[in-house]
Amino acid sequence: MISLGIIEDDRFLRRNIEECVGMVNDVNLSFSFNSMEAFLEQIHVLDEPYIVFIDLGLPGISGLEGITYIRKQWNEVHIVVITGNDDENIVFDCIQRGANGYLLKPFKIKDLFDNIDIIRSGGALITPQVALKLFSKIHKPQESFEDVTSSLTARERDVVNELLKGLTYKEISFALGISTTTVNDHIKNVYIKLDVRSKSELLAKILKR
Amino acid sequence: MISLGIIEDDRFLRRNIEECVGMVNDVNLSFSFNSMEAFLEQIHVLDEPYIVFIDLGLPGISGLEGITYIRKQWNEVHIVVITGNDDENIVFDCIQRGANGYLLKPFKIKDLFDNIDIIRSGGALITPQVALKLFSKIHKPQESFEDVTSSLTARERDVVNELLKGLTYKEISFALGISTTTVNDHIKNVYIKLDVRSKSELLAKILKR
DNA sequence: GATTAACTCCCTTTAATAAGGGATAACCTA
DNA sequence: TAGGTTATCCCTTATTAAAGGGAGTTAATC
Repeated sequence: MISLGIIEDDRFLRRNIEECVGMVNDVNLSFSFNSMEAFLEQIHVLDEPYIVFIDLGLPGISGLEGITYIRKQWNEVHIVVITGNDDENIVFDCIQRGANGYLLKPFKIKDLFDNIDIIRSGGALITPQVALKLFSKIHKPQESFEDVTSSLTARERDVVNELLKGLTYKEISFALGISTTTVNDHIKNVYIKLDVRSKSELLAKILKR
Repeated sequence: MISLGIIEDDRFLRRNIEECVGMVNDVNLSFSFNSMEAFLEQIHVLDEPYIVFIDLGLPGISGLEGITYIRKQWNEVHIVVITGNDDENIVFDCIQRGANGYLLKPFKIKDLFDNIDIIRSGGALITPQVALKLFSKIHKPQESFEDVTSSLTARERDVVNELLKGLTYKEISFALGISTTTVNDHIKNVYIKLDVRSKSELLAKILKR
């Protein structure tokens, strides 16, 4: 027997899910709200459900923020995002905030309930199409990082790698067996090539995604 | 009609896949090697296949490095990793290097061929179990980032956010409407709380994954 | 054989950062 | 009300970083 919560502003879809819950023997409805605001008012008096279905496009507090609220409150709950938006950045955001499933509209309610078994057997709910979006999002940072440092020489990249660890010029000179002035020289060249003017600008440029 | 390549040192599994290719009408075998070394010798004279199956646990050059080689050579090919290792870091690494599928041993060869349709219809090949590993890997940095900054006050977090953009004390003081000495004060507190001694150490600590 | 690129070292100066001190006002809590 | 936290400001000093200059050594390229 598992419990299930819904946060969805589409009345038709919410009603649909509620009805399906009524038809399935081993699932019972824990709660059903049409906004995050309504949900947050009650969150402290609710028991942690097994699964929460949450819509991303809620009025007011978004479902994206909602994931963070829910994950902060409940550690074990399985959060399944329901949305028509398969933008790779949004998919990634949702998972980063702690979602365990990402279902793209339109889908059959029956299929959704069939797929709950995937969650129960220790898996994540994701369609191959959304998985591909996620993959391409994960693949991209790799490319852009290489793009950023591709214009550097091997030695300059060595210095940058030490810089990324948080070392000072003095520490880098010791680590690489060169003088601090040479470290300074390499870094000067790196700044020109990458169009930055300070260590922190460089780190921000390289480490951001 | 799609073409398919294999790089797998398990003779039995490779033979198995080859036989299945022979049985399926719209798939033909492009190449089959038992090591990356053997494959790399031929890579320049091979046509880009539609799908490559690659084992991670190859002798010599690993399949992980292999993904990078293949992706560098062919932009469109669909790379499917086959391995018994579902460590979340390795899964993430493979995808970051450009894999489009991750199949966990043991599996039925027939299922694998059935699933090729997922790739052909623009999806990624991943089991719910591996997807969950991937999700938890993506979710973790978020947690650790929040852990790192959780001990900070709202104002200190404001300053850190400006720092992450690569701004100087002077620029931050302007951006937040406070004096540079106050910026310095907040940063001093942040350094104590997060146990670092410089801006770059802080950035490295927060931005690394 | 001359040019170029990459790496190395040195000098200098100014700006930015780190870290120590102390102080005040607002707010919340015990 | 006393004590703690937060946010703000000030002063000082030593270190680090940034950016300008010049110069020598390889190794490869032309």
